[in-house]
Amino acid sequence: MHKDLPKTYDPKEAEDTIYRKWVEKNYFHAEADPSRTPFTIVIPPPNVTGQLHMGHALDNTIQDIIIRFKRMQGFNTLWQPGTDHASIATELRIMEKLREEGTCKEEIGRERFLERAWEWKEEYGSRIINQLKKLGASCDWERERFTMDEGLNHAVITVFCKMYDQGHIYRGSRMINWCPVCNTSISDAEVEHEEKSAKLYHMSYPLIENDGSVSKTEVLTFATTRPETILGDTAVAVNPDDERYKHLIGRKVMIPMLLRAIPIVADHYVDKEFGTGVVKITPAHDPNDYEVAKRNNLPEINVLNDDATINENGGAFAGMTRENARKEVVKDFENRGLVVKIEDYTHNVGTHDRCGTIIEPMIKPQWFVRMDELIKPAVEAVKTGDVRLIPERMDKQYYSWTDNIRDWCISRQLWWGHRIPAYYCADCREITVAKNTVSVCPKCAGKNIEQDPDTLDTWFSSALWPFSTLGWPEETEDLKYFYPTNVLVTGYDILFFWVIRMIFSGFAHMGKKPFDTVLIHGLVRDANGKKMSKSLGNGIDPLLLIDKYGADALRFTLITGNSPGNDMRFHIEKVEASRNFANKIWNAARFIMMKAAPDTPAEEGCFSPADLEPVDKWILSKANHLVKEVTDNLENFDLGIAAQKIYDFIWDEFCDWYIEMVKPRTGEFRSGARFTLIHVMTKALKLLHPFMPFITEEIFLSLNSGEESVMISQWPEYQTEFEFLNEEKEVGLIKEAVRGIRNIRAEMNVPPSKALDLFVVCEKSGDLDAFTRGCAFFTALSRAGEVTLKAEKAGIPDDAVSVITSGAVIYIPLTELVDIAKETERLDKEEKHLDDEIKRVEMMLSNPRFMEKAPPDKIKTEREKLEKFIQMKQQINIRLQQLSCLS
RNA sequence: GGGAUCUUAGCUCAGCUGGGAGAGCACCUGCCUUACAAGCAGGGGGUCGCAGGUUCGAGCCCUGCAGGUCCCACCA
Repeated sequence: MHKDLPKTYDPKEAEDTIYRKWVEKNYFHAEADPSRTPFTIVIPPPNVTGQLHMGHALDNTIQDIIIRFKRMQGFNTLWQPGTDHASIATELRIMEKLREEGTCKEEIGRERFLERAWEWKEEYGSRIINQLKKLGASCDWERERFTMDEGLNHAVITVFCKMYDQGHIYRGSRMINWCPVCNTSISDAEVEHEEKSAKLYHMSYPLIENDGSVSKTEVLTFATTRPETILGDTAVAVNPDDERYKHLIGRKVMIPMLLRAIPIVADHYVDKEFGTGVVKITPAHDPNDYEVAKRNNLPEINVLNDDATINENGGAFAGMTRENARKEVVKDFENRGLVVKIEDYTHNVGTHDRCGTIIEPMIKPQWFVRMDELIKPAVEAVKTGDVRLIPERMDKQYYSWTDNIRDWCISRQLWWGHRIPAYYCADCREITVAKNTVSVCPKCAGKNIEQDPDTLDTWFSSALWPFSTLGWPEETEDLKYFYPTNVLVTGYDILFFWVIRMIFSGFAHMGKKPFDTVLIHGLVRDANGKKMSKSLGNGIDPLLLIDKYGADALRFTLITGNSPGNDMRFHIEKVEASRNFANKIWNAARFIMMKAAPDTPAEEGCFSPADLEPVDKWILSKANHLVKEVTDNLENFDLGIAAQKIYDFIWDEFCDWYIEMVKPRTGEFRSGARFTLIHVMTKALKLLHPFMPFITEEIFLSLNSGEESVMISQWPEYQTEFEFLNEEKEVGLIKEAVRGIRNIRAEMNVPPSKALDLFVVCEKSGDLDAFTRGCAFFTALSRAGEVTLKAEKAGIPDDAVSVITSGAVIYIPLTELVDIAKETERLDKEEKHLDDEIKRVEMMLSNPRFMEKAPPDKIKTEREKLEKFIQMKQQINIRLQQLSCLS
C-alpha cells in the first residue's frame, strides 16, 4: 500500500488474493487440541443441486461472523462444511435431464441412474462450495463431507439398524402422503397446505329397502369435494346423535355405478352442522375416513394407481385420471338424477412442497420412526434451556411441533439416497435388517432374498450431521473434542425438517444435545417483500453482487438493520451504501498511510500517555468503549447492532471528527497522533473483520507490517489504561461548540470562504483550559478567524450572535448580519426547549420513588444534565436581557 | 379454528432488561475544505396503528380493537 493508492477501493482485485492466502496458510483448519477450548459450528449442508442464493449468503455470513469472532478470541474454532445429496431434489433434476435426452430412469435402470447421479454430484457439488468461498466463508475445507460419502453412509446404516433393533423404526402399512408425480411417499412435513377454490358436491345414494331392493324414493344426501373417491367408498357415516338420520343407522345405501351396497354407520367424527350431516367414507384415500373405518371395522378399497389414475377397482372408470374420473362420476350421478347441488367452495389441499402436485393419501407399506419416546429429551432440552433458541419466541413454534408430532415416514420410492438395509426373504417372508448385505435368509436359509428397493428421506441423514461429520459411530478424537457443537445457524423454514430431528438424534445416538444454541434468521425477500424464488424470477444472484460491489459489501448489507428471526427486504441501494462504507474505510486508511509514515509502524510498546493530546485520548477512550459494546453484542448474537455501532464509530467519530481534528497536526506529526491513528484504526479493523473480512485484512496488513493476518490476530479487550473520561468530556464540549458555530454559519448564510472571528467566554476555569487546548479546532473545523478566549464577557460587542453551549458562550461579531428580533426569537426558542428539559429532569429527581428505585448511575447523569441545563438557561437569559437593551 | 409476528420520518428498517425518538436511502441548502463528490457541512420531516390500563415515567409491560404477514390444524 503506497501513497499513490487509488481513491476508490476495488474489492475484486483484493478478495480472491486474500482468500487464497488464508487457505494457503491453513488458517481455517482446526485440529482437536485438549489444551484449548473448542468452538464449533456445523454448516447447514447446501444441496448439491444448488446455486448460492441470498438465503445461503445470509446464513453463511452469520456463521462466518461468529466463527471469525470466536477464532480471534482464541477459541479452537471449527466450521464444519459439507453438502447434502438432497435425494428428491437431485433425483428430479436428473430425471428432467434424462427426459431431455429422450429417456427415463426406468429405461436406463437403477445402476446406470446412480452413476448419472454421482456424475451430477461431481459436476455440481463443488460449485456451491466455490461460491461459499467467494463469500469469504472460513470453513475447514479439509473436512468437507457429503451426506452420502462412505463415512456418513456408514453412520446412517448404523443408526437404522440400531433403531430397528430398539423398536424405534418399524415397517407398517399406514396412511401416508403419496406424490403421484414424483412417485414416492413423503413425510407430513413435506406437505404444504394450499388454499384452493373447488366445488362442494351434494349428491345422493339411494337407500336399500329391507327386502334388498334399491329404493326409488328414499335417498341419503352427502357432501363431498372428491366425487371420484366414491369408487372407494365402503360406508356412509352420520353422527349417532343426529335425529335426522338416527333411524337409518344400520341400513345400507347403494353406490349406483358399482352396484355396491355399503352400510350407514354412526361415528362422532361427523359434524351435524356441516353439509348434510352425512359423510361418505373412503378409508383408502382419506386420513379421517381411515380412522372411521378402523373404528367401525370397514374394509378399505384402493381405487388409485400410483400415478393417481383409477385402477381396476374403479369399474368403468378404470384408467381415467383423478380429474377426469371426478367429472365422469358426477356426470353419472347427474344422469341418474342424484346430484342435488354443486356449490363453490374453498378449502385447503395438501401439495408436495417440491413439485406442487396435489398429494394423495394412500395406504402403503412404509418404514417409520416411532416418535413418541424419541421426542421427549428434545422437548426437555429446550424447556430446561439446555438448548437455547434465538429468538426465544421460536420456543412456542418448536413445542407446537413436538407436541403434535406423528411417526415419521422415512422410506422413499427413490433411487438417489441411502438404500434401506432391509432384506426380504421371498420364501418365508422374513424381514432382516442388517448393516452388511444379506444373501441367505437367517430364518429359513433360503437364498431368494431381495433388498428393499427404497431409500431414506434425505433428512434422515442430515439429522445425524452434527456427529456423523465428526466420525461417528467411531469414537474419534474429533467427536470427543468438538461435540456437542456450539451454535447452529439456520432459517426458521427448516426448524421442523432439520433442527428438531438433529436434536432428538443427538440425544438418541450421542446421549447429548447436538448444539447449545440455535440462531434462527428469517428469509431474504425482494424489495417488494415477496419471497425470492426461481419461478417468480425475482431472485437476486449474490455472486453478481459480489462481483460488482464486493463480498464485504454484500455481507454487511445482509447483517445490518436486521434482528434474529425477522425477514428482511433486499434493496440494492443498501449494498451501495455498504460499498460506500468500505470505500470510506479505504480512504481513512489512505489518509493514515499518507500522514502517519507507514515505514515506522506504531508499536504498542511506544505508547506513552505523555505523547497524547486530549483528542487522542478522547478517540482512544471511545474506541475502548466500542470494544466492550461490540464484544457484548456479539456474545449475545446481536450482530446487526454490533455492525451498526462499528459503522457509526468509524464514520462519525473516527473519520468525521478525529481525523479532521488531527489534520492541523499533520505538519509536525508527533508519535501521539501516529500512535492513535494506527491504534484506533487497527482496533476498529479487528472489530469489523468478522463482518468485512477482506478489506479489513487488506488495510490491517498495510498498517501493521509486523502482523501476519487480522483473522488470526487477537480480539481486542477493554483496557483501563485507555479510559480517559475527562478527555471524553473535554472533546465533547469542543464538538458541541463547533457544531453550534457551524449552525450559525449555515443559518446566516456565511460563505465558507469567510473566516469568522470568535470570542469564547468560559466562566469555569476547568472548561476554559479545555477550550484553550482545543482552540485550534475552531479554525480547522468551523473556519474561525481570530479566536479570543476569555473568562468573562466584558469587552465583547453587544451586537454579536451568541452560541450558548454547555461549556461556553461563543460570540460571533457579525454586525452587518445580526437582526436583533430574529436573534431574540432564536434564543427564546432555545430557552423554551431548555425549560421543558429542566422540568422533566426536576420532576424525575423530585420523585421519591424514582430516587429510591432508579440505578445510581441514572440519577447521577440526570443531576449533571439538570446542572448543565440550568447553567445554559442562565446564559440565555443574560443574553436576552442584553438584546432587549439594544432594541 | 389455534398460534406467532408486525404496524416508529416519504421508503426500508433498528431501538438491549420501561427513564432525554434513531440509521440508511430519498428530499432541501451550501461546499470539488489536498483521505474520500461512493464525499463534507447544515436542514426539514414522526400524536412510535387506534382505545384503555399499570407506573412518578410507556415506542417498550397488560387488555381490547383494526389492518398486514406467516405457521399450524382431519371439518367431508
